[in-house]
Amino acid sequence: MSEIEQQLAEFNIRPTAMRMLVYQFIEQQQKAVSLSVIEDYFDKADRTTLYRTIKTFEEKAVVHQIDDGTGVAKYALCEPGCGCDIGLDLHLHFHCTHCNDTTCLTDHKIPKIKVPAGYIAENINLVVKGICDLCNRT
Amino acid sequence: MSEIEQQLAEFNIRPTAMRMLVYQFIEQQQKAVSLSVIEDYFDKADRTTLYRTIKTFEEKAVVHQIDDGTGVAKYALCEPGCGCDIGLDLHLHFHCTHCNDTTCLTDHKIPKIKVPAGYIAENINLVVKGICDLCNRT
DNA sequence: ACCAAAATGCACTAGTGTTGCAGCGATAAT
DNA sequence: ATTATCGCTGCAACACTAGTGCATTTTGGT
Repeated sequence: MSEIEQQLAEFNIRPTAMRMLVYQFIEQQQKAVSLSVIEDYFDKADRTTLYRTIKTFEEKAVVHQIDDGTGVAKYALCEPGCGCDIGLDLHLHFHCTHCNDTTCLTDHKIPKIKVPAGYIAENINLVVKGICDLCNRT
Repeated sequence: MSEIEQQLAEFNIRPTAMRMLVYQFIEQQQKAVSLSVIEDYFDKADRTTLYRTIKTFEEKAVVHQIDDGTGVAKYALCEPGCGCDIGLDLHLHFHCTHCNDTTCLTDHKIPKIKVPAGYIAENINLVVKGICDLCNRT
C-alpha cells in the first residue's frame, strides 16, 4: 500500500489510480492549481473525472477551494490547522498579479474582523494581491 | 442639467440616457448588483451595452467590482475615501450566504496585514461570509 | 446641417462549471 | 466462482458569464 493510498484512505476516499495521480500532482505544486491546469497535465483523462475528483477532495477536506479574484477556482491541499475540516478557511492567500500564481500563507492568520451589529460572520476570505517573492527578485 | 448628469460629468463620462438610468439603478440599490440583475431590470437594453456601461463606470472609478466568491462579479458605487480612484479597494464586503446579497461595509476598514519577506502587497480583497442583518431578524 | 467620434445593438466565440447517462471495473454477497 | 451491486469513468450536452468584431445609430462640436 503506497503512501498516497494511505493518505486517501485516511480521508475515506477510495484510492483509485486517477485520484492518486491527481493528489500527487496537487501535492507537488507549490501553488494553488486550477482545474484547467490539471486538465492540461492529465490530457488523457476526462474533464468530468478530474472535476469530480476535485469535488470529492473538497468534500472530504483534502483540498480547499481558493477564490483569488481571477474568476477561476483554484485548489490547494489542506494542512493541519487549516480549518477546512470544520468549514472554515482562516488562513490568507496571496495572489501575484505578475505571474498569476496563488499561494497559501498558512502561517499568516487572518486578524479578527468586526462586523456591524446584527451580522453573523461565519467565514472569511482574504486575498492579498501584489508581487510575489519570485517575481520580485527577477 | 439633472443631478445624475452632473455626477457623471464629474467623472468625465458622457451622460447618455442609458448610463444615467444604469447609474440611477445602482445608486438605488442597497447592495452590490451583478450584471445579470441589471440585464433583468433593463430588459429592453442590450447585454453588451450594459456590460460596456459597467466597464466604463469601473474605469472611471464610479463603481468598483466585488468578487464575493459566488463566481459572478458584482458592482457597487464608490464612495469618498473608497480608494478605488487610486486603484485600491480597502473596505471590506459582507456576503450573506442566506439571501446571497453582498454589501459594502464602508466604515469597517481592513486591518493591516503582514506578508512574508519579499512579497509586496498592493491590494487586499476581504469578504466576510455569514448571515446579514435582515436575514438574521427573520 | 454636417462630420467625426463615441455609444449602441447584434452576432458570435471562448471558458468554466455542472449534470445525465451509459459502460466499465472493483467489491461484496451467495 | 458467479452474480449483483455500487462507485468510478468517459462522453455528450447544457447553462452561464465574459468578452470581441462589426455595422448602425446617436451624440457633440464646428
